[in-house]
Amino acid sequence: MTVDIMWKKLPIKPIEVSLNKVLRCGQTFRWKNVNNTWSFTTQDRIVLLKQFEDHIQYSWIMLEGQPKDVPHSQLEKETTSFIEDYFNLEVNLESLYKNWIKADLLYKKKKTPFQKFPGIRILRQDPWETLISFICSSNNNVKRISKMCDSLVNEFGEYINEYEGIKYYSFPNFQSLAKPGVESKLRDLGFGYRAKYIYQTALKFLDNEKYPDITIEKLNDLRLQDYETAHDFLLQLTGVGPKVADCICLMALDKHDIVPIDTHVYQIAVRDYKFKGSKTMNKQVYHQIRVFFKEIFGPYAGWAQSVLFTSDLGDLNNGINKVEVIKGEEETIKVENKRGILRTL
DNA sequence: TTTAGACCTGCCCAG
DNA sequence: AGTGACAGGTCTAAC
Repeated sequence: MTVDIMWKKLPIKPIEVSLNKVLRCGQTFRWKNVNNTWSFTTQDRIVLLKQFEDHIQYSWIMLEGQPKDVPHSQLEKETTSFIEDYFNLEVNLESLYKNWIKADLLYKKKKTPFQKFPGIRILRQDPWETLISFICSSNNNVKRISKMCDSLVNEFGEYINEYEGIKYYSFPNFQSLAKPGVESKLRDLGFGYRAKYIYQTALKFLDNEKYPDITIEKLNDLRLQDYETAHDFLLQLTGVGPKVADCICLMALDKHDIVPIDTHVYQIAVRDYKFKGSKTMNKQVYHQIRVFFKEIFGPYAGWAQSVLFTSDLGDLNNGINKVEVIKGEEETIKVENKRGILRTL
């Protein structure tokens, strides 16, 4: 079945959003790059994005079997609303960068990462998806996390539709991840010990008797609560420690000033900002570094941190999300790996 | 209250 | 080609 795709324009420059960076720097693990078009699923559609020098083009493919009587203009409006919300577009990134560069040059003589890597912003992702994705992230690398998230939607999500011969599924809700047998299925899919964490966390959301406080409504409501409340709530969940909780606070719950401290950021603090602290990471050092970065970069310190992190990451082409569909006599799917070698699936 | 080990998997990269 | 360390940590069990 061929679907006509109509492209619309949004006047967004790369300096405000760099799709290649933002969608591959370890905030989200679910966007696929198919023939230079970025694709993602919400609960009811595939969203498509394409970046150009002075704008971004977008389109969408609705859930298969949707009633056709919804006006095109409404679907378009819904899609733009999603994009504006998801990319936090009301935040002017360019002006934030200007302040960060000023602050950063106090520590550096050369160019700062903010001059070298424009367009990196924090996304406003769905709290449940962010929670599960970052449970997967513990002691793990971006490539495998992406693969795991892909398995998760393909195995437990709802079918949405097809694009370029690839089937797309929605991110699974807590009910589908709390079903019996999910843990061992996740083990089979290569989740390792995180299989248990995901299943247990989903169970806590399901079991209202035992955990009346743990509901999706409360999780989503954390966007309106203060940081401590959100952080404490998240720590109740299995597989969520301080680092993962902070990632969720920053990337889903509007806590823009929160800097998640991992081994990477710790290195950056010591190496580039002459942070002096103990060699081992403990709760105190964790807090110290967070405050340290917040004092340098201000209320959007978490956003600044993601630029530093990305610049330190080096190679963003982690391979898993780059797909090239070549149409011939038979459709073949080729995946470009990190070294740029194509292998046929 | 604070601090080592164990924990799954896979892929990058020295010996 | 074949091992080993390591990857945006968390949990658990003892000091």
